[in-house]
Amino acid sequence: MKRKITLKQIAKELDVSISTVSKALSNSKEISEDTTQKIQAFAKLYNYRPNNIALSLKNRKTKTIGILIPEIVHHFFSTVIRGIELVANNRGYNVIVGLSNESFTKEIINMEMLANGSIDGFILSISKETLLKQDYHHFHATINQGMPIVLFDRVVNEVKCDKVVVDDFKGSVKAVNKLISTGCKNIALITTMDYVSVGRLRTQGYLEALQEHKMHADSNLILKIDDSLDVEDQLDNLENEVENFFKVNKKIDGVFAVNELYAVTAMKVVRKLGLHIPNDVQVIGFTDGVLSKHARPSLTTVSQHGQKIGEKAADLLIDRLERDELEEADYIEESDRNEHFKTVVIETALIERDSTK
Amino acid sequence: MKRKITLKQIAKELDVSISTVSKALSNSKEISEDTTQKIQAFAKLYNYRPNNIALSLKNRKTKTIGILIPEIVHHFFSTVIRGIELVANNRGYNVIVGLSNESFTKEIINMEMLANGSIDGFILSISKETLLKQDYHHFHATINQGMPIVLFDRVVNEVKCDKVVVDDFKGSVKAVNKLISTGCKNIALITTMDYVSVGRLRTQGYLEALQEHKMHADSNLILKIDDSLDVEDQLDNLENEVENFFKVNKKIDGVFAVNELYAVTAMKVVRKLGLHIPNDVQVIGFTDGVLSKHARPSLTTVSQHGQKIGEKAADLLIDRLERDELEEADYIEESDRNEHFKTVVIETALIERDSTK
DNA sequence: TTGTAGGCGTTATCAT
DNA sequence: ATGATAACGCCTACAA
Repeated sequence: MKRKITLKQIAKELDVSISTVSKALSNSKEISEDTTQKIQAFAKLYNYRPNNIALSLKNRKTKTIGILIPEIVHHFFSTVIRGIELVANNRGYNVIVGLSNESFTKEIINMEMLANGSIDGFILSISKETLLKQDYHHFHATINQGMPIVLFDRVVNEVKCDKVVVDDFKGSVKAVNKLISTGCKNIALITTMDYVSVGRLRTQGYLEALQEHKMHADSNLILKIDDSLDVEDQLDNLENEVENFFKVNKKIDGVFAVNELYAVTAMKVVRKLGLHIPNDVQVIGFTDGVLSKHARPSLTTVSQHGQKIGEKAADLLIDRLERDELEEADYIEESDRNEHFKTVVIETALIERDSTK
Repeated sequence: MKRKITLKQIAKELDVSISTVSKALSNSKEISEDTTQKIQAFAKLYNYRPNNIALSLKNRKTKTIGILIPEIVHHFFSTVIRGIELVANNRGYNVIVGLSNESFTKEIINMEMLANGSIDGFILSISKETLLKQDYHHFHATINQGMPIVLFDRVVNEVKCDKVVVDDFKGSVKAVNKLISTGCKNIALITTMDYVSVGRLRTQGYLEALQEHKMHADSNLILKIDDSLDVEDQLDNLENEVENFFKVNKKIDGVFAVNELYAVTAMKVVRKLGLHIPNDVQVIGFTDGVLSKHARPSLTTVSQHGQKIGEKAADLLIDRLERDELEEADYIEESDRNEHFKTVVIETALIERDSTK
């Protein structure tokens, strides 16, 4: 078991100086043909690779991106990671992943761990608890230290940084329009509590679509699920809640759910009540996950393009990192670079399957 | 935008030496009460945190674990990551994720990137292409450099390291026994090509269960799917293949599928052919994913406990890392430590749902 | 009680 | 053409 070889060892073996080795390996023309050959051969033989950590320390940058998400066992977040990883790797970056598990404290701890030199910048989606507390000081602190952040999906105006979101509002309008155009008169909305930004926006889209068609928005038809402490075991709970909702509102003939789980649960309940999908009740869900394709009937969804979100977020972050690097040299006014942050909107698409007519 | 503060800067500001600051911050009793107070107050004010990279370089260890998996958009792998992250964080480690995307080359590139100092050890599951090529030199190289590896799920005898697997064989026996005991006479197996170790083991379990019950193993009842280049779009293809299989073998009354997708597809096809589940055909799938719970009827599965696998793998790796550290000091014979590697077997559980009687 | 110096592995600048 | 030195940020054995 021989440890990885270093410049120093090569230098000693070949009886030259460390800097000669370093130069030879980077093909510097300062070094003679002969020694270069010799050194490169030796290095290859021993499979020399420069130590990333030493390079990071020297260059004051790590070439790695920190991802911080609320939960990884979640199709949407997985696809985002895949997108990030894809472009990060292509552009020479690594990816380090932290999970907040929807907890404010864990979010902070994780950020602190990573912010101390391990990464060059963050791509993150805010935990529910943080959104609830509306305490964003850790994001401000990180940004103030000169570490860029890109927020995705669950974003917040208070944090000044680049953002990538899907068109929650328009996507919801699209979905509800579809339900209206196929004859639904009483469209229910199953959503989360308002503090999750995407929940709020999707609710607004729902209301907007109704209004456009001069349909009355009946608050009884809106079910807000409190999943602030959502655990797997709460599945039954969810089903009961949805079932009660449907029993009280028997006239429902269309459902728009802000996520896949709610949509699938609604379908399950509807069937249990002896109704037919899509003839009696049509269902559309936001989020295009695995369940949608394989549900019976397959679920019409508003696709979020998670991978695209990830790719875009990574591009935004790396662009900024490399721009900052240039500007560091050229001494550009801070105000000139920190002011204009982009918010990229990824278009949603309505994927029509069998839960709608 | 003020950069993160360093010991050096604190030292200059307070007009003391760097080492004094360092000692004061670690509460060394070498330093006087007064200066300690002063320094700690200042450090707190400026929110001083030691730079991880510098620590890594100095200590020659990074306190981060490299995870390398074939695919992240996959419930099983996500749960494994969650498990790893859980114990890693508890034990003071970070987690850096690489995706091989089932490609041999990408696996190698990723390993090289990470092995050059970025991490202390690997937890990985081998890509399909690598299994097909049976070329494991990159694993050997990594291990030889003194970087420990823990293999999970898709493991291979040729690589000498700690391993975490589920009891594929026994789990399959359990599943097929269940089918037999509920009256199935012609049990089909839907599996992958043999080079994926888990596929092979699950097939063996299937055969064993049949044999135990003196049932004839009909090779016509075994469908091997070649998913070496499995892409999402091949879904239709899969469905067709399974459909043909069922059309040719009309007597099938039980199905054991080595993964969730195959199981769900089988259910879809069975229904399409006008048969009832579980009355006409019973189905069991290996892997406990999201689909199983929400499928209709819900799918009986052999649960893999992905999170537990991840937790165990992380514990094994960190145990070894910390043991190595001790032994480095005590100069223990290499042979003494490298010889005995553990293979931990996580027990599977049969989760009975509605696709079986 | 405080400070100096060396080293972790690398590269860049400046001698020789 | 080659080598010595400093620096990235931190820690620690050893001096003062």
